[in-house]
Amino acid sequence: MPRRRAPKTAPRREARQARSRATVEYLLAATAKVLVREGYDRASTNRIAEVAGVNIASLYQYFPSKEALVARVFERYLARLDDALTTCLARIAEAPLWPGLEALLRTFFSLHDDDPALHRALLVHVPQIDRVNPMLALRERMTGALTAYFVQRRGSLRSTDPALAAHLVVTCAEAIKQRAVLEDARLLHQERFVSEVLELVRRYVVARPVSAARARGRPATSGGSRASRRR
Amino acid sequence: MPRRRAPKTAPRREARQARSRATVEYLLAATAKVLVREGYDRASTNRIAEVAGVNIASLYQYFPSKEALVARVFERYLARLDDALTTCLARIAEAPLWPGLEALLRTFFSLHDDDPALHRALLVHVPQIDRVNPMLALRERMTGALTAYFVQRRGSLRSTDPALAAHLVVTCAEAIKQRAVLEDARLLHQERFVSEVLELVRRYVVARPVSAARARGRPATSGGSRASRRR
Amino acid sequence: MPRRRAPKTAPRREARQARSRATVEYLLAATAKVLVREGYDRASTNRIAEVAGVNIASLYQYFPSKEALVARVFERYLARLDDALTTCLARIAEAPLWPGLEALLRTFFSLHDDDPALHRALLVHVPQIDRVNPMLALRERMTGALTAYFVQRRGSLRSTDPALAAHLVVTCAEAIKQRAVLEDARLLHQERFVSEVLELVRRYVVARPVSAARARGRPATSGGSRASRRR
Amino acid sequence: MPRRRAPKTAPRREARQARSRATVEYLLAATAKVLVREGYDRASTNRIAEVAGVNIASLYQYFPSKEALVARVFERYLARLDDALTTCLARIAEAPLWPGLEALLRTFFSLHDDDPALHRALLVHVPQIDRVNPMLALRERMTGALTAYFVQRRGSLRSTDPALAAHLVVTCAEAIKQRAVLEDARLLHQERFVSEVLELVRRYVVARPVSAARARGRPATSGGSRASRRR
DNA sequence: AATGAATGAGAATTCATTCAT
DNA sequence: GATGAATGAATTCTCATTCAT
Repeated sequence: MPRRRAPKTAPRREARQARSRATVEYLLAATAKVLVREGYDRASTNRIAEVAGVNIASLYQYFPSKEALVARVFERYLARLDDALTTCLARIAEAPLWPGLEALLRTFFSLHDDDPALHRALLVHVPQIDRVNPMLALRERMTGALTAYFVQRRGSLRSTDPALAAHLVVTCAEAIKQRAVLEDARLLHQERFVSEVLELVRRYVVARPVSAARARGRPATSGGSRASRRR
Repeated sequence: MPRRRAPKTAPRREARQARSRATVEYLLAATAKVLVREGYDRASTNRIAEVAGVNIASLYQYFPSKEALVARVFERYLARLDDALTTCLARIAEAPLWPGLEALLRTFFSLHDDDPALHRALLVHVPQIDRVNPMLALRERMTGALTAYFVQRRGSLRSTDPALAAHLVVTCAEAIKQRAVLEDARLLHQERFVSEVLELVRRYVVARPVSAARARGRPATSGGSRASRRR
Repeated sequence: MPRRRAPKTAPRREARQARSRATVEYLLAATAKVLVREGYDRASTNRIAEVAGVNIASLYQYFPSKEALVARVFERYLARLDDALTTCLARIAEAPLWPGLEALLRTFFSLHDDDPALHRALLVHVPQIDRVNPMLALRERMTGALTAYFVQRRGSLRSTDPALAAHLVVTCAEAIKQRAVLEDARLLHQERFVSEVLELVRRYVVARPVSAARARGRPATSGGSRASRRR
Repeated sequence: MPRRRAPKTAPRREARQARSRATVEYLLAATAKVLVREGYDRASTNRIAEVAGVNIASLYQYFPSKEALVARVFERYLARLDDALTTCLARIAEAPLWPGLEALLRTFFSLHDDDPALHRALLVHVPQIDRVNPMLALRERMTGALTAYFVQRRGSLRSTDPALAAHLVVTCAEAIKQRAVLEDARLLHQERFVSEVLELVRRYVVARPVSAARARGRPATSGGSRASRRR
C-alpha cells in the first residue's frame, strides 16, 4: 500500500463532456455512499470505483487520490451551508447585534439535514487538521465575518475583544451542532434545545442583558418562521 | 490488510511479571511516539513493534489489535485528567454553584500539556465515534456528574433543565479546549482567554448574574493558586 | 504502478536462520530465472515471488525493491569473476608487463560461462548507468589496479599515460567479451579469437613490440594451461 | 499493463499532409524530451502524447507502440552518423589502409554531440538486444563495409582475418566512444585522447607499423581540419 | 481525421496477524 | 514465553491501448 507522503487534492482533469461529467457524479455519489456505509478507512479507491461502476483508472483520471474525492464531497456538502450563511450574513448586515446573530445561528442550526449519515461520516472520519478540510475554511471565514459583525456593533457587545468573542461563539455553536448531528440530529429541530443554546450565546455576547421579554423579540430578517413557532 | 470487523480491545494477558510489564511499557511508549510522528494511519503494528524493540508476535501477546494499543494509550493519557477532575469534584461537593464550577473548569483547562503533540494526534486521528474512544466515556461521566451537581444546586441554576445545561457546558468547554490544543495550546495558559471562557459559562449557568465584583470572588476549593494570580 | 523515485537497494533484513536463508536463495534463483526467461521489464516482484514459491510480502522482508534483487543477483554473478581477477592480480604482482597482462586477460575471457543466458540478460537489460550496477564498481577497481600495474612497469609501457592506457584496455576487453557473450559465447573459447584480441592489446601496450616469436612465449604464472594448449 | 509480446514497429500510416507531419514531429520531439528527462521506463505513451500536445489516440494513429516511437527517435539520431560515415566511406574508397581508416574513425568520434543527454538516454535505457535497435543495424553495416575495406587492402593488413579485424575495430571504437559519451563527452574533443585511441587501432591493423612520423601523416580525405590542429 | 473518454490488466508495496521453533 | 519467519489479502496507482463521437 504505497501511500503518498503528501496526498494531492488538486483536481486532475476537468470533465467537459456530458459523459465524463456523469462519471464524476457517479464517483462522488459512490464516495459518499461508501463513506457512510463503510467509513473512511474502508473507503478505498477501488471500492469507490466499484460502487460507482467506473473503472479505477477513470477515477484516477479525475481525482488524484482518495483525499481529493473526499474533499470534493465535503466541499459539496458544505456548499449549501456556506451559501445559506453567506446569504444570511448579507441579510443581517444592518441588523442590531442580537437579532442578527440569532438569525445567523438559527440558519446554522437548521441546515444540517441534507444527509445526516453523510454528515456524521464526514465529521467523524475525516482527519480534522487536514489543511484541505473545507470545514476549516468555512469556519475561518465565519469567524472573520462574525468578528467584523461584532466590531461594527461594539457598543452592544459585552466583550471588549470581538475576535475572541467570535472565536468562542463559532467554536461553541459548531461543537454543539456537531455533537447533535453525531448523537441525535433531532435535537436541532427542537425549539427547547435551540433556544437554550441561543440563550447561552446571547448572555455571553450582548452587553446588558435585556429583559427576557425583549430578548425573545423576533430576529431581524431571517429564521422568522422558526422563531415564531416558539410561542 | 485484513481488517477485523469488530476490533477487539480487551487485554489478552495480564502482564504480571516485571519483564512483561516492561514490554508493555515499551509498546505503549512506541505507540505514542509513532502516533505523534507518523499519524494514526501510518502507525502499523509492525512499525510500533519495531520502534518498541519488541517482537511483533509479542505485541500480539499483550494487545489483540492496533486499536487496543491506541485505546490503552488514550486511556492512560486521559487518566490524569480523569483523576484531576474526580478529585476536584470531590472537593467541590459542598461548594456553591459558581465557585465550584469555576474550579472544575480551571482544572479542566489547566491539565492539557502532558504532551500536546500526542494530544493533537489522538484528537485528530482517532475516529471519534469509536465505541472504544475513552474520551467519550470520560465525557459522559463528566456530564453525569455535572448534571447531579446542577440538580443539587437547582436554586442557583438559571436553566430549568440541569441535564441540558450540563450537556452544553461540557460540550462547549471540551470544544474550546480541543481547539486550543489543536491551534495554539498557549491560550489555555492565558488568563485573558480563560476568564473570557469562564464568563461565557457563568453567564449561562448562574441564575441571577451576580455583580462582576462578586463573580470574581475566589473559587471554592481548588484552582486557587491560579485564581489568585488574577488579581 | 507507483514507482519509487530513487529505488532503494540496501538490504532490508538479514536472513539468519536456515529457513529464511533458503527463502532468500529461492528468491535470487527465481530472479535470475525470470530475468533470463522474460527479461528485465517483465520481471516483476510479483512474478519473481511466484516463481520462487515465496509470498510477495516475504520478498519485501528481504529486498526493498526489484532493483535490490537484481543488484544482488548481479553481484553474486560477478563475485566469481571478481575473485578470479583479484587472485590473478596477486599472482602477477611481480611479473613483467606483457606476460602478466596476458594472464589477466585470459582469466578475464575464460570466466564467462557460469550461465551465459543470465549473463546476457544482465548485460542487456540492466540499465548501465545505475550507480548500483556492480559491474561499474568492478570495472573501476580493475582500471585502478591496471593503472598501478602499468605505473610499476613504466619502462616497458609504450604509452606515457598509464591511466589512459588502463582505461582503454579495460574498455576494449570488456566490450569484446560483452559482445561475444551477447552474440556467440563460444568465441571466447576459440584460441584464434582470443589470441587476436591479445595481439590487439599487446601491440598497444608493450613499448617495443617484441618479435612475434618472443611475444608468444608463455605468460607469467596463470592461465598457463590454456596458453600451452595453443601450441 | 498489457504488454505486447512482440512490439510492432512498422509505421502505421504515412504522414503525408502537412498537419500530420507536424504531429509526427511533435511526437518525436516529445519522445526525445521525455526520454532524456524521465528515462525509458517512465516514458509512457500517455506522457509523450501529453508533452507533445497531441491526443493519445492520434499518437496511436502514427505509431503502433512506444517501441516504435523510440526506435524512430533512435534512427533519426543515428541518421547523421550514418550519413557521415557513408560519405566518409565513399571518400576513402581509394585511400590507403591507414589514412582511410583514421579518417573514418575521426569522423566517428567527432560526431557525437548533437544532444549528449539524448545519446546517453538512448544508450543506457534502450535494451540493447532489441532487434529493432537501429544501432545494431548500423554496427553491422559498418562492420561489413570495414571488412570489405580491409579485404581490398589485404596487403597492408596485419591480420589474416579481415572480418575479425573489422569486428574488433568496430567493437572497440564503439565501446570507447560509448563510454566517453556516458562518462565525459569532452574526451572525444581532446586530441590527446583521440590520438591514443588511433594509435591503439593503427598498431593492431597496419601490417608493419610505420614510423611514428609517417603514421601521423594527414588522413586521406576527411577529418582534416581536426588532424591539422594537431601540429 | 481528431479527440475526449474509457478500461483491463497489472505493478509495487504494505498491513494485520499467525506459526513454528 | 519470546522470536524469526511467513503470508493472505488489500491498497494505491499506472500503463498501453481502444472506443465512440
